Amino acid sequence: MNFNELVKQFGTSQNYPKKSYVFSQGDENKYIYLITKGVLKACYNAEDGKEYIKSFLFSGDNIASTQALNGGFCSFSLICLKDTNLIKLPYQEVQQAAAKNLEAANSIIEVLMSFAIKKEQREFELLCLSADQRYQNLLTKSPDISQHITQNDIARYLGITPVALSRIKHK
Amino acid sequence: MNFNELVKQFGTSQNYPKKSYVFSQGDENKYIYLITKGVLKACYNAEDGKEYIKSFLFSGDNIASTQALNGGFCSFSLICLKDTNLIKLPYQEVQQAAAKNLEAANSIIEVLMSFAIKKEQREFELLCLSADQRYQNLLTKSPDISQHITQNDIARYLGITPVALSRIKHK
DNA sequence: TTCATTTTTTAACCTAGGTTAACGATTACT
DNA sequence: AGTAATCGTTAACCTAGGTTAAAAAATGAA
Repeated sequence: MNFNELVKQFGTSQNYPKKSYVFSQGDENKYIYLITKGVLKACYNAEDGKEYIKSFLFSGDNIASTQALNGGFCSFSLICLKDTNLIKLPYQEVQQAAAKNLEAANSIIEVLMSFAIKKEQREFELLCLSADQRYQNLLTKSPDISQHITQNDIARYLGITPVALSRIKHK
Repeated sequence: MNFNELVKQFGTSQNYPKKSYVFSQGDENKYIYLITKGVLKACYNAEDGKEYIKSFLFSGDNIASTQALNGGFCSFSLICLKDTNLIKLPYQEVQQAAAKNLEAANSIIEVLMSFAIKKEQREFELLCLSADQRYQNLLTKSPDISQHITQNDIARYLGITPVALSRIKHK
């Protein structure tokens, strides 16, 4: 029982139109989502009314609010930027599978480990790099990002305003 | 075989004097470290010669470079701020235990999950909060931090210069 | 205690990026 | 095609935080 088999057995496919919310900041939501089609953004809506983008999700990626999985509330919202198809996997089933089945547990370790590596890299970039360097990095890693994502959203992912990103590009 | 038992069976205790390095950025290092005594900082040495602090570690915390565990190099250095005692746990043993033993695998899932939650919070703070807000947050979460950590290091953890932190405090 | 080192504060000046607003350029909708 | 909405750019102005340097305070070692 590896992760793919878990998904097949317990996952349910669901379509979301562009602009729809998969979940909202503050919700309870104990699901892991696997993107099979479309583009999404995971974003924080700060108290000052501003939006900050945690990450973009593409086909093949997976996402969940770790805080919500562990009894808390979603710390961010998940919004479709294009028409999207997701597989929704109840975390409870995953936990039960991990508790009973060695292969399942190890495939979850793998998923968590690759998540940890991604988050470490993001932390590094936010802590150590300038906005300009973060932008160059993003372009290197995802050269075609601007075909899917607006510049406004890219700016909010980099932690700057759209105006500032426009200036960086001009330079 | 839970995590504590793993530590007892495969871990080796080791003392490090103040200012010593447990590992350096760029090293290979496939160990998980558990802090039993002391205080450490995990920090990046950027190309521009500046130091940025990823996290502080206290008794009871654990740390490893996830990138180094997975065949890469340490993306940061681990330095003792006080005389420190660590338990050094070979990741290979942990992996083998997880591959064979259900309880071990699940206790590792737990460790990774709490790590993921911490990293998500840090990402949120770096992306969405101002330096001032990050400082207030830190004081709330660790009111006695300045008894263990210099203001210079706190500033480098917040992502600002010591001068800027002094100004924020004065305000 | 004394001397040396490190830490913290303060000041003056500079720069990256935020804010607001206006104006085209796109895109989406009917 | 025509209208509305969103997106990207530019400009003018402002602010948080960086830089450098010097002095004061705290810490550590002999």
